[in-house]
Formats: sequence, C-alpha cells, structure tokens
Amino acid sequence: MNIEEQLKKAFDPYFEAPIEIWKHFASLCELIYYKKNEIIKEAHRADRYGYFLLEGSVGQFVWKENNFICLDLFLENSFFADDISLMSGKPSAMQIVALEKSSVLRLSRSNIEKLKQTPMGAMLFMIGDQNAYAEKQKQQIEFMTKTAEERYRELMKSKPEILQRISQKHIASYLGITTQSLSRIRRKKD
Amino acid sequence: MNIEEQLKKAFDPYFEAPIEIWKHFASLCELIYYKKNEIIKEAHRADRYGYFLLEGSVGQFVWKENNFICLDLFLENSFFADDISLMSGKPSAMQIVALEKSSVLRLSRSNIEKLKQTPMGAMLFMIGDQNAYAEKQKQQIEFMTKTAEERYRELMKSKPEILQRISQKHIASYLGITTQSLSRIRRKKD
DNA sequence: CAAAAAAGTTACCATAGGGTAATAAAGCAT
DNA sequence: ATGCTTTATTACCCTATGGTAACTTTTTTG
Repeated sequence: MNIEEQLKKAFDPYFEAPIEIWKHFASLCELIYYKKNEIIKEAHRADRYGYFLLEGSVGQFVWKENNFICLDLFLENSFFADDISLMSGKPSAMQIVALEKSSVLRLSRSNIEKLKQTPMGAMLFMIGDQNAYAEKQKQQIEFMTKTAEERYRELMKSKPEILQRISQKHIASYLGITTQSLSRIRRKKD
Repeated sequence: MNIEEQLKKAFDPYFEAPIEIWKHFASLCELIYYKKNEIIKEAHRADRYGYFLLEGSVGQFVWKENNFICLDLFLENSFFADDISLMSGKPSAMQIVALEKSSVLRLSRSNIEKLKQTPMGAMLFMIGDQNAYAEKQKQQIEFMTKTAEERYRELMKSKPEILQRISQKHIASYLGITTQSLSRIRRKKD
C-alpha cells in the first residue's frame, strides 16, 4: 500500500476525505526512519512538527522521579505530536520515542498551516483534534474508574499486539504502575 | 459586562477574534439558568449542545461504583460540553451538573456547524478543541506524576476559589480520592 | 425556625501498589 | 557464541488511600 492510501485508510473511520487530499498531505511531508529507542522529540525542547506513524510504534513520555513514564502509546497508522509544544511554539516536558524500528511522516508547522487553509484540510485537523480530546478523556475515565489490574486486562483484550511489541516497563508506566506491580498482576493468571 | 464582551474576554488569551464574531456567536445561543445541583446533561443520554458558562460552576461526572466522580470542573467564562456525545451524536456516560446557581449560553450542534462554516468560526473551534486537549493532557500529567496530596495543594494554589465554592465531595473525586482521604490531607496543615 | 438531609470529620482496619534488593531471563554487541 | 546490559520476576516490608461506621457540622426544606 502506498503512503496516501495508508493515510486515507487510517483517517476514514472518522471522515472520508478524497485521495487527492492525502496526496497533497503526503507531498508536504518528509519520510523519516527511526531505530528502536531513538528519540523523536527530546524533553524540554520545542517541536514544530506533527507526525504520522507509518510503521512501528511510538510513545509519549514525561519524567517522574527517576524514569520516564508513558502518557500514550501509538501503533502504525496513528497521528501523534507533542501537541502542547506544537501549539504554543514553546518547549514542553514531553519526550517522544520510537519503541520499535519505525517509519514516520513528518509535517512542519508551516505546512500544517498551509493545509489548514484549505477547507478540507481545516476539516481534517478539526476532526483530528476533537478525536484526540475524546481519546484522552476516555483514557482519563479508565484511569479514574478502574484499578490497574482492570486496565491491564482491558488493554490485553483491546490491543493484545501492544503486549507483544512493547516492553513491560513501558506498559507498566502507561498503566500507572511499576514493573513490579505489573509482574504481580501477570502472575495471577494470564 | 454584556455577553459578547464576556465571550471575547474569555477567549482572548487564546485568539483575539473581533467583537462582531462574538455578537454573532451570542445571537445563535439560548440563555439558560440552572439551579444548584440541577442536571444540565444526563448520563446515558445524547446531547447536541455546546455550552459557555457565564456565571456559576459546572462539573462533568461519570458513575463509579456508588457515586458520581468528577472528571472536570468549570468556573464562569469557560466552554464545556459532553464532547464525546456532541461529536458522535450518540449517548455517553457523562453527566453534567451545575454546582452552583449558574447561567449558561447553549449552542446547538446545527448552529455550531453554521459557525464553523465561517473562516473565523472554524478557527475558534479549532483553537478551542486544541486547548481542551492540551488541558486534558496536563491533567493527565498531574495525575500520573503527583500524589493526591500534591494535587490538592497545587489546586489550592492555582484555583483557591474552587475550594471555597465547590463541595469537598466533588473536589475529592476530582482529585481521584475519597472525601475521607481529602479530610485527612486537609487536617495535616492548611 | 425546626426537623431532616447532606456533607464533612475522625477512627479503625484492609488493601493496592510502591521501594529496595536479589535473582533470573532475555536481548544486544563484539 | 559469549559475555554485557537491560528487562522481568519474586520477596520483603512500607505507605497512601479505600471502606465501614459513628459522630458532628452544615445546608436544605417544609
């Protein structure tokens, strides 16, 4: 599958934009490859890019005491960014890291602005932003209404491939617990 | 202060739109009054409105075990909605409640769509959505990197009026703890 | 204003999850 | 492959927070 088809397919569940839009989108991007554990966006720097993950996996992290904890995980065909830095133009605490060998489309802020000036482009970003918010709110509800063990079992059911591909260290911090606690949960039954 | 000035002033920190836009915005809204504890949007219903809080305070809740826990709190001059239901058109678990006597501007989905068709309107909603996402992410970082006690002290510092105006029951659940735990924290020193 | 309801406090014990540390297992590099 | 580094497991004890329950204070409402 070529890149514009991949973009279209990833976005279609939310809004079906014609393939020409995605050709235009892709034409404004750079294609970048990252090795496992390579830093895509360093903590306490500014970043003026949005990204689309073609292959691999990526995590958003912030520092807590003595390690990075994971705010969100992305698998291929997802949009991701350090939205706070991208919006404000200022440095943010977030670090973004490739968790597997990954290929990524990178779109600069100025090209984002260009895209937003077309009606269809504006629509895409609006829907993307709304969706990001909705996902974050769902994540909050999971956090506030379920135990770590319930969140683990939920994740196991809904995205089992994450458990195969991402190290438990990251999954544990994503679930809001230590690797020891995750081990304890996994031991019970699996 | 009249309504359009109030709208403009609330939004200006993010993007300075001309007052005419806000007149147009206000003209598409209904003004509604709620009593303390009145339900603005009931859990497990759909809601096709966005809201702007002129006076009072409002909370977003979801059910957990035997009570409603608070996902977010709003004071006057904030936009709020059940975004998930508003986006999807479908029922959602969220309940929205006036926590004090409140006055609210209510904007229907169809009028939101109308506004979004103007370039300036599209801009406003885009910025609003981005901002909502950024706030939610900040809230997540607070949750994942700080203890309940730290979150309480932080809230005390950043929005002390909340502690005066909102019942501890709601503040406790907003902080992710029980009222007993909040009492214990408050006892320490205050 | 008085009675009733709701909210807040305190104490008790229970439990999920954290911190340290030792060990085992897996992944990576020469 | 062989060692070196990182990750995962397990055990130990510790702490923050939860649940129940009794009591007090505040708020609501007839």
